[in-house]
Amino acid sequence: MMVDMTDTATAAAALAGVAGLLADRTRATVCLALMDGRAWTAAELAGAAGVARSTATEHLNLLVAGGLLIEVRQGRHRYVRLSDDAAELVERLSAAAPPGSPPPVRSLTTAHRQRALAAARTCYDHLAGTLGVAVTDAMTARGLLSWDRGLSLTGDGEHWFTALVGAWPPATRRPLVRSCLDWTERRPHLGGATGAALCAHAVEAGWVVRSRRSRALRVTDAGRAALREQLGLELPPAG
Amino acid sequence: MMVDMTDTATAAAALAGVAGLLADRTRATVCLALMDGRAWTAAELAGAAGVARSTATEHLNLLVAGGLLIEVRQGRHRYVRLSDDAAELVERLSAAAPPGSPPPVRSLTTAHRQRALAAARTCYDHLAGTLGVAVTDAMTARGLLSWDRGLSLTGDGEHWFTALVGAWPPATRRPLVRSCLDWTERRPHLGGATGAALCAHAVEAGWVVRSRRSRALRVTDAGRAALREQLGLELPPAG
DNA sequence: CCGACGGTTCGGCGCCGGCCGAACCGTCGC
DNA sequence: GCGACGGTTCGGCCGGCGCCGAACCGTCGG
Repeated sequence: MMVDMTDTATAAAALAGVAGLLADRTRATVCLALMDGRAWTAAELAGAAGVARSTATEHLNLLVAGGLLIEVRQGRHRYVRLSDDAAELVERLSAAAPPGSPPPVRSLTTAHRQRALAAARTCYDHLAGTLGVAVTDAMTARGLLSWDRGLSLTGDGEHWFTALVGAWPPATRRPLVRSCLDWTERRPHLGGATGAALCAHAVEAGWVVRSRRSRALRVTDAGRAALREQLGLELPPAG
Repeated sequence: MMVDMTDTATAAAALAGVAGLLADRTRATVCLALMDGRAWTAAELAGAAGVARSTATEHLNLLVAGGLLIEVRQGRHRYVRLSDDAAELVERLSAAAPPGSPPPVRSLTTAHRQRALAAARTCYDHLAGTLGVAVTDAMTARGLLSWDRGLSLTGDGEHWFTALVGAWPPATRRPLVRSCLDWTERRPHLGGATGAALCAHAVEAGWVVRSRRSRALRVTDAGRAALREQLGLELPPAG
């Protein structure tokens, strides 16, 4: 009986603990934002929730420790995404909210597959999302990128790049090419100075247009044509 | 965009609100106790959670208002049971608790069907649970109880009762028979002075034995035989 | 009528948790 | 080397929430 008491006590504590992670407006806002399936930085989430960066840090620590969020540090950024378990929990709890009508809680069939904004976006200053990965794959397939001993441009790649962009990226301490993990695709895409220059060229040449309110990009018809010509890359029509 | 902000804000508040209901140790203990599928009184839950009755009242108010608990007032008692939605939520949240090994969280396939202790028990001072309902049904089938104009004993019922128990219940203001809703069976069983006397007889005659730590009853072999003889009631063997 | 008892209300207390700003650290890109 | 920037740590403030006990209400049963 003493054993039973202890067990139910710890079970209650565990239950209250998990529920407590979502029992705060700020943390709930963070999890709801992450329901889009993407990985966000701490500062982005702080902005979305309307709190100071330091406050966001504390909340993220709790959510990560509780297993609801999965984090990956990349450079000076802390990326965080919703775990699959957490996504389901958030969905069920939202559905159980009695207020009923007011918020037509966005129910995403297993949220982590939601790709609305994930199709094409910028990652800092280079192409990311399905577009970024597709471009990187196409460059690899054409022998423009080499993955031996880390990512690098091949000779063909250097020729292709200068022919396309015109100028070589200025010599700085920033590496020319860098492999950057994409957190919706879970695969690497092209970063570094070359990636940044390529992205800038895509914008200037009208291949893509930036969204005013997010990192999302929209591929134009001209962009689709250019990518087909340059890289043999076939993108599906606008969606 | 302002609309969108507002929506996600209310959605976050709703999510945090539901989670907050389970984010307290006492409320979590209450819900875990209710996972046995039975309806408990406020005082029982206060005892189970180790808090004052007044505190339990406040928690029950919150849980009922949030739709997690369903309450029914009966006389001076406040019965409360877990809603089906809440049972599922509790189960999922418990499963998501990271501690992992310590508590082997009792996962009951859709908890509200759990009948472990529900088979036979007392309700205040009369028989309840499947046993109470079965006895009531058998008495009705034999013409001992009438449901016209409220529940009452028939002439045959009065004869049967005096022959069995020997003495008629003392004349008090307490009604002789009363229909009492059973919250595991969701059907009425026999209460009132007659029900109490019948229960007392069942205990004295050794038909059932009381549990020391709960309201549970165990039907003896002798009790099974007596019920078969008296009411033609066939109970399944001991479980 | 009465006493017993389950439940509720209310005032008050103490603690914990969310928030911020300031200082600090590490990485980035020049 | 430097400045810019994302993130973290720390101290401190504040509000809210969970708790209790005492008083009270309604029902029950004699």
